[in-house]
Amino acid sequence: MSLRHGLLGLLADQPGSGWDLLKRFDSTLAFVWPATQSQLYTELNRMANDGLVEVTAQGARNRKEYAITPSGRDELSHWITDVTPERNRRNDAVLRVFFLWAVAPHEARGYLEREAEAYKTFHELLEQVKASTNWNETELDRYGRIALENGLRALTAYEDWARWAITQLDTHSTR
Amino acid sequence: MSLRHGLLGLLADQPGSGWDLLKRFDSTLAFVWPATQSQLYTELNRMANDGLVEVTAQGARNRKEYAITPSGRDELSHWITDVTPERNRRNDAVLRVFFLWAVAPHEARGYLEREAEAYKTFHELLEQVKASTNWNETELDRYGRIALENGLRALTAYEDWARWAITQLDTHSTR
DNA sequence: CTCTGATCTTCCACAAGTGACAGGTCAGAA
DNA sequence: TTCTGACCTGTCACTTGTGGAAGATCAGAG
Repeated sequence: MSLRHGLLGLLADQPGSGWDLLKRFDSTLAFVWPATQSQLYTELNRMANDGLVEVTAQGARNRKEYAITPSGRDELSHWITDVTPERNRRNDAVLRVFFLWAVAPHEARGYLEREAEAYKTFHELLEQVKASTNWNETELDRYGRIALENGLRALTAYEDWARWAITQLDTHSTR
Repeated sequence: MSLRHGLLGLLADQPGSGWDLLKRFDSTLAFVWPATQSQLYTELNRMANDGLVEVTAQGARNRKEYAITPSGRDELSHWITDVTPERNRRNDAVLRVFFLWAVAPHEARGYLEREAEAYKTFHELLEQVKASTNWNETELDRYGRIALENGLRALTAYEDWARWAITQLDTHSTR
């Protein structure tokens, strides 16, 4: 139910329509919790049904503006303080590493090099986001900065790891 | 389809029954790709259907021993070298960080402290695995060691980040 | 004024993940 | 010998995620 709480958080910061939330979502939360457009709209309807949000205005083009309800705020803080994170750790990139012995040595090396590159590229992307954002506009921005730092540090660690892994392959094959 | 390839990898290392694979799976791959027992058995049947594995022996207690087929090996190396990882990044722990402003300061701080602790505990668990395993038995072990190192480094980074985040909260609230 | 592109929502089919139940057999301990 | 626990597989209901189609309205460019 993390999508639900992601949306609640966005609405706690500021009301908005589905479309609106989709944009905000993609530029921030999607980095740690991707979701599709269809999921988002369905979830909003369900949340309205459950009384966590309410439609405060109907605009042009069938636009519905959603706002969080008190019950929604309760649910949000409950989720933060009482629900222990699931710590999802699915990682198909590292999963492949278990099986690198199944391909030719140069393929294995190539894989890790591409990994290192990918981490680097993504790291640079985040650096760019970091540089081009005003981190003091809203509370959400301020805490978004902290979340971003998590990504930066994780990616640094991952890139270092990939480079280290390459040296491991090399020393293993030459001994 | 990563579960499928995880199982292919295990079978490429050594044949085994579903039960067997479940055990091996839980002690290794599950760290980066959790799966339930029901998923595993269903997937094995599907893979047999698709000709990636075959039943090589039927033992007692309805036990079926699976082995990887040449077609399965092809699929495995194809997946490793040609399919770019999806880089799943779902992380409901970091997602909560975006919304820490929505709870009382001491709750926010408490959350990050619990996070730091959790990372530390998990890190210690991995250290234990590292110490208690013979990393030279099979190829899978050898590469498992490399994958484990990824976890160790990531968790170090995460713990450091959580501690840093706490200092950010503190400086922010006192300025 | 027409056309294009951006805004905005809903619905659907399918795949994958979760959790639980249901069933059966064998080895060895009491 | 009976019982317990380990072994072993299968199915079902439900939720979540993925991807795409469909349809409508509005703003502004040409």
